[in-house]
Amino acid sequence: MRNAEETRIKLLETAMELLSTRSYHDVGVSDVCKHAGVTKGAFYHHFDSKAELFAAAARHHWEKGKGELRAIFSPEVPPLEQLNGYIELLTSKQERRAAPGENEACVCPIFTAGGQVGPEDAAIQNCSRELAEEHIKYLASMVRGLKGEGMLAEDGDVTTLARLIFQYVHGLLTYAQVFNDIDTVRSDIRLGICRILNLQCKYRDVEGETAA
Amino acid sequence: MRNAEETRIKLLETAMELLSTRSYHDVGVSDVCKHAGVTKGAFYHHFDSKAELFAAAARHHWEKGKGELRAIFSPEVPPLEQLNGYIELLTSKQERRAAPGENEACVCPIFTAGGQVGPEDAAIQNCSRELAEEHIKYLASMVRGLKGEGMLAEDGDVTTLARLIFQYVHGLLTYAQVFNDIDTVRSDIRLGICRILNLQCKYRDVEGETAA
DNA sequence: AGATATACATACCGGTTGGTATTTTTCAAG
DNA sequence: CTTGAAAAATACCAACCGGTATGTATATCT
Repeated sequence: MRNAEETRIKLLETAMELLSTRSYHDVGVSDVCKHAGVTKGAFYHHFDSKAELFAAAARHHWEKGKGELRAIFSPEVPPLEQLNGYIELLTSKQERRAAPGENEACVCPIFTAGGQVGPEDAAIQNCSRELAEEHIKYLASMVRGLKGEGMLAEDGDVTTLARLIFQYVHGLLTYAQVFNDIDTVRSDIRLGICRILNLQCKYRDVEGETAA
Repeated sequence: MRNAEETRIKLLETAMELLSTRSYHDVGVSDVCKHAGVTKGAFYHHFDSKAELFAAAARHHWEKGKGELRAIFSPEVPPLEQLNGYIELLTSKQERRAAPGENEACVCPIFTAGGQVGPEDAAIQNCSRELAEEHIKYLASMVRGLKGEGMLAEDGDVTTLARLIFQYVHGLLTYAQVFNDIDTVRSDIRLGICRILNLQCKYRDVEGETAA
């Protein structure tokens, strides 16, 4: 009866790990169990169903990453730095996942799963929506900051812009996954976001990367 | 032994139909057969595997829609009208699919499937890539036209911009699917594309829709 | 008309998958 | 220690799904 919470978390994190490189349907409960070093009995002791597992896993993953997001989008951080931090976060996450044999690029597993299941798996879809909305709120605060500093060359509704960015980023990641091309993310992400924002050109370059 | 080609096409089109509202894994061969009014034996007479069916279905769907695309992106059509035509095409396709009970929004089934299968289903992924590239070429010609007419407020590589648009559109459609919200497509698509292009504001409004 | 290839139908197989029933182990309270 | 409940292991099932084997009707060619 080792730490129950530990096994639960192990299952949650294994689920997300597998989901980041395969599709929702391709990740079986048995897979998760095997990789987590747990048997099916233990699994169904902790979760009622596969859908419940992944919904919980998505929330867990989100909560775990929230610290990073909060740090990046903290009001203390200047808006431009927030943008750079966000871009850096996304690209580095891509690289971290890169598994040689498998797909190198990966999308945001949470949101993707929402698009991979039908309306029957309401638990998954609701979770996707919920977390997407929260994600957009963070982006909106950044956009508001940029707008406040007069860095945007063109006016626009803050929430709308945040939503557009979210949409774009997700499309980009899917593109990268299909083409199994992680470099596209690196090269397109900043450009795409800056253009959607219509960030003034003078602010677009990264200053802190001259050493790279 | 009724018309073989007819049955084949029926299978192809049924496959795409089902794929537009459910995920690749959720659409079984038996499903396709049932909806097409054909038995499994007939199915496997025409196709070697499920993957082959969907790859062929995607190509068929693409070729069928190519006429529309060609008309929209014809060199005779002024660039701005091309843009409007493209947007109109996408939104109208969304509405056409809208099934009451099921998901109302749908994404481009071809490309989505590429993201729903792992690298093992190479046939599907290759097809996704191929058609995406072709799609981007059409967009690129439009971007080139807009650029040539000096309608873009900011310079940028034509192919890159086309790719960004493709990425964005796909992200938007996925978003709409997850939220089952077709209105977002209507409201965001023009804005998103125009911002990515940085189309000059004076060209952004639609002229032909004052009557609406 | 006979031979043959095409088009389709029926029935079924082998493997996988989500899920369950049951037993065993662990641990902590009494 | 005993006991009792939580935690985890074993074994298993029913359903499903892609795919196959085999049989049959229809058209075409000679």
